[in-house]
Amino acid sequence: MVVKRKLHCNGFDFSTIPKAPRSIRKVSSEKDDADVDIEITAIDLLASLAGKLLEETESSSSSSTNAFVRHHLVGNVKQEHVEDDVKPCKSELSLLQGDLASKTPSEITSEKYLGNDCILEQTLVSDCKRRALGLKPLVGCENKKEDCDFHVESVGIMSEEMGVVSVDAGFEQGEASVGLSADTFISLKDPSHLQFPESLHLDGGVKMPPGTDGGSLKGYRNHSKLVCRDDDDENYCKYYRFSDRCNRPLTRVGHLRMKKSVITKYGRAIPRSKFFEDTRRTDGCLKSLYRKRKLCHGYNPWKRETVHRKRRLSDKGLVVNSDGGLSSESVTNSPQKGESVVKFSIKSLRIPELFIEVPETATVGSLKRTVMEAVTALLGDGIRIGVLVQGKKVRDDNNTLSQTALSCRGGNLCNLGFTLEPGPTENLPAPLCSENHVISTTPTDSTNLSERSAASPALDSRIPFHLQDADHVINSGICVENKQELVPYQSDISVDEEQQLSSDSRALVLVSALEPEALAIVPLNEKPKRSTEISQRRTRRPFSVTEVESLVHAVEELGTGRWRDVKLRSFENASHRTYVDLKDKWKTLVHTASITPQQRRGEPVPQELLDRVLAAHRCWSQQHQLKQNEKLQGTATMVVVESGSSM
DNA sequence: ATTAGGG
DNA sequence: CCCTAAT
Repeated sequence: MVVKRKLHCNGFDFSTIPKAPRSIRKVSSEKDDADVDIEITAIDLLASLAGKLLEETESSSSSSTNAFVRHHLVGNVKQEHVEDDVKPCKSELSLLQGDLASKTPSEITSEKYLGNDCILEQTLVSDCKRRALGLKPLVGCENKKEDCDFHVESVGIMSEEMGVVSVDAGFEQGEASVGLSADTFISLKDPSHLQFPESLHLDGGVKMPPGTDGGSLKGYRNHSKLVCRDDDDENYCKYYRFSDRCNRPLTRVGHLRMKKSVITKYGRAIPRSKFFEDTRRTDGCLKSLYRKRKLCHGYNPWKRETVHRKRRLSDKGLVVNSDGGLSSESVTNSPQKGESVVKFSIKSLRIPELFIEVPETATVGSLKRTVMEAVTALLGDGIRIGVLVQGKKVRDDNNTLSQTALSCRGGNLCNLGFTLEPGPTENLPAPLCSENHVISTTPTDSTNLSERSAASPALDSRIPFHLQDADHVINSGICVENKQELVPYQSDISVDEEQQLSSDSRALVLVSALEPEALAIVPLNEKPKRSTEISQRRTRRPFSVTEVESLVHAVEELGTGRWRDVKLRSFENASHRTYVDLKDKWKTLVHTASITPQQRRGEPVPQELLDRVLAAHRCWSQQHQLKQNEKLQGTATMVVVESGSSM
């Protein structure tokens, strides 16, 4: 289908703004052409808007090379949508509301950038609001001229020399919802270097301006997501399989998104053919899949889960905004059950409880790493889902949605939100020791159990982050300081079963997506297994010197080979340390102790401890040797006795 | 569930 | 850290 657009905005001819390349997209089927149009149009609108904003920015802040612009717009797009191949589709965009505010360069310091949310402050135009404005859907309005909803959620420009214009926009047509986000790179010192179209984000991938190194922009990139509720499988494939087919390297996205952390942490590229070869053989068994992880080179299963999860959502439905609100409402009746079904997808999940402490002297890089660690730790320890209705946490998992005022007619769907929360275990670092005889080298150590427990947080103060109780943060509204959102990669996890909603945190059990059958709706009551946990390699948590000390001490007493006892004695409250971990750590300790200090890596372990490791190792090896000999002796004598008695 | 050892 | 085999 050929679509022609013409956009006007306050006299600004948007058609003069170069358009983003669309070759990335593949129009696969006629059936989805309507959706394609939606996407293209929305992207164009974005591009146009960004251009317009840039223009305004240039004039309004010409004196300053830095500008922070918060632009809040609501647009009303008139669009003529024609199904015919030749007929044009015209769009008119009028800005209803604009608010330009610039800040001085000094206001845009890295501290502010990091500490506050001065990059982007989203003003979400809720769907309810938009509907209140009388905006009508477009899908299905063949040969008709109808109003189409377009809204810009936020626009921000910031940085020193390189500017980034971020535009978040939603575009709604009936039950279809297109969320768009684009980052535009400009040189504020030389506005002529506008490179908007090349940096437009498509399909969730990242396209950098020509000749731009991704790394150099890292710090400035903040927002890049594109959610197109185009229910074409092909498009989803493109969306998520960028790593092998579309060649859109994720690692170039330098912002804090779970997808990045997960992928850069353990994810490596896997040959597509290899992957499918593996998955074919796995026979639907999750465990098998993850067993093959090595072969898969750390292929991140989240991606696949997301893909297939999305695939299940063949109906256009509700979209949960990044603030947890629903941006599009669509309630349909289940054809099978004749029951009311709530359908929606989750665009992103908020992690409100990430609390990060870093010293003032910390570098930006270390801060990034810290946040990265915090996020990966959150994932590694397991997450649960919190359900919010009108900002309030819904605690009773047994209530039905209607009971929770979440019925389709209740209209409360606009206020449905989800949060990612730390798993039920170890929200805070646990005390290392639970018994009084452990750890004796630290000066502050007390031999008293209760004091030890009380002192343990201090022990762990080196751990730079705490995953605080989400409820606390949410209810007390403390997230003021760090409003910047962490958008998890699986931002498109969708839950479209009422049952799923009403169940507990397992509501987000992800489909393994190994087989086509996996696309079928999975009743949640099945297995409480959290595939996210299975799939995810545990976060690496290097042992601290304190922990090593504790371990050495325990092994000195208990010996090697009694890891369960070591665990119970010294690491009972450190739920992230299994006895296998302790055993492994001892193994590496022995190895570390036997190599030269130059060969060692990571946080240096005091030589004194290593000496003790070696000593204990020798000692207990000897013991084992003796025992073995005893055993052999015993069996030998038994054999002798037996043979003697049988004589 | 634990332990031991290879990867 | 993960995985497996053997207890």
